[in-house]
Amino acid sequence: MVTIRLTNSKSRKKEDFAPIDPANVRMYVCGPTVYDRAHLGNARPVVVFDTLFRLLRHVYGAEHVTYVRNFTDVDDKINAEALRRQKAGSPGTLEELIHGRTEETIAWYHADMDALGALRPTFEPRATEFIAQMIAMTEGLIASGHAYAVDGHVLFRVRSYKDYGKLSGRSVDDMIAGARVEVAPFKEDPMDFVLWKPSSGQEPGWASPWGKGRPGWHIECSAMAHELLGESFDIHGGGLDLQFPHHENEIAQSACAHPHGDFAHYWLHNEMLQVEGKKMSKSLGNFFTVRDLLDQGIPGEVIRFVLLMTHYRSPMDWTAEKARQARDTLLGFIELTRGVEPVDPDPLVLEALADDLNTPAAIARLHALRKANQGAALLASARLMGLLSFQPTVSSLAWGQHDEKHDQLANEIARKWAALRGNRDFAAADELKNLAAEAGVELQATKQAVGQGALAKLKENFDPVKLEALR
RNA sequence: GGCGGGUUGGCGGAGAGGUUACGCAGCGGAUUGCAAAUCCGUGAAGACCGGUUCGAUUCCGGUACCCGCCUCCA
Repeated sequence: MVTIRLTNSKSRKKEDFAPIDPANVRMYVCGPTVYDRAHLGNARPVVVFDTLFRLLRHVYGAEHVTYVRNFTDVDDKINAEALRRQKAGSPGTLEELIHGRTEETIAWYHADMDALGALRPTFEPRATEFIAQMIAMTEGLIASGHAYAVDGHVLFRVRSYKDYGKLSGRSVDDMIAGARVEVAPFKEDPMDFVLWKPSSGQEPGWASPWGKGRPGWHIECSAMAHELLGESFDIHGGGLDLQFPHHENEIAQSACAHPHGDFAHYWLHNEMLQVEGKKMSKSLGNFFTVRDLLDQGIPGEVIRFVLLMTHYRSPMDWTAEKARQARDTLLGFIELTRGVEPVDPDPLVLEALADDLNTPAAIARLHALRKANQGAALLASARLMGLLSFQPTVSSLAWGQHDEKHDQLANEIARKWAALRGNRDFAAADELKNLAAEAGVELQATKQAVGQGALAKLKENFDPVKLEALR
């Protein structure tokens, strides 16, 4: 069996991966807060951990891997959006508007991540479905002296957990020294964080021993991970920005609530994403969602490929040039693998992925397979990485709008063009070629018999009406 | 201020203490009605300064610059 090696943030070292139970490998990844469309930065961990999920399924068997990714559907931003809608005149109670907003966002999220070729996790729990477990866990933490209730708030006593700060390499004293922590008057210690907080007025809330309120963000993940994966599980993933405080707090809560378990054995963090060399932000005007890119005609597969071109632990930059390169590369792969039946993935691709998910090295190997004309191995290897799962019937550049009818039409024109060239009627051939170009179809001569000596490529912006007219 | 990460050829981007990364672009050639595509070949790197070593881009120290987190943004 292949040995997977992963860089564990806990030890800051690359370690051999040894699951607690090879018959049930368990992974938890922090999912989105569902208040709006997922932006490109959200897509990176999704694609990274999807690739890991696929690798684990390949190595341990698809039915022996459990992957949990939550939806945080309790949040101020969701409430704010619902309130905004109510003020704008939307019908329904605030609660209904909140529910509507989260349902809508989850549907968007699924559609967008599906487009990136990400498999659905085994479980996608919603925070609101596990409130009882969060309350129970919070009660337990109070009983064991790790938390305290004040004025409807429950706070975790950070000083009660000696290893606090270990994951992110911070000491509590250092943090307080340079801190800009706002100290609420009811806190015993500035570092203490909220497990439960009161809900005021219309805000969504649940009955609890401390009055109507809602859970703190960190306890959500701890409770859901415990409920679905147990006291100890294998991998916990997320973006590097979550390492502190979110993951640190998760560890503290879970370790104190379940002293016999040891929570996650391997912590994985993906680096952040930039756009054209700068942090993606609304103020810089370089903020965009996955849906924006899909709507521009960039296939989800191309977005996925770009994300995999950089190792997950390096910061990565999204550029239009990379998208162009990724598209051209994938087209080359598609041409070689069309009509081919996949065999086993290439051992060197597997080896690269097993080496701390070295996707750039895996892609380099994909290039080598293409060069060696190993279409079957290329297809299988690409699919292991979540690529080439769908194949256009012609070398269509228009992944998004591609359809059978226009592919057929493009092929027909290619044959016509090949026939004219065969008759050495170059004036007519050139004219057809120019007309085709205007319709958004690029005609190319080929040596192979594909399209009988010619290949038609549908561009992203092809014009169906003009194409039809070429018949 | 505290903590962490990074700096590789024109661009993107890996691994390895000594042997070709790879891709894109460039250049040369083959092929071609013209193109495109394809194929073959090819130049090009390791922020800076020291140290360890027979030998460092790879290890250690320092400097500069960049980035992230410390604020419920992945």
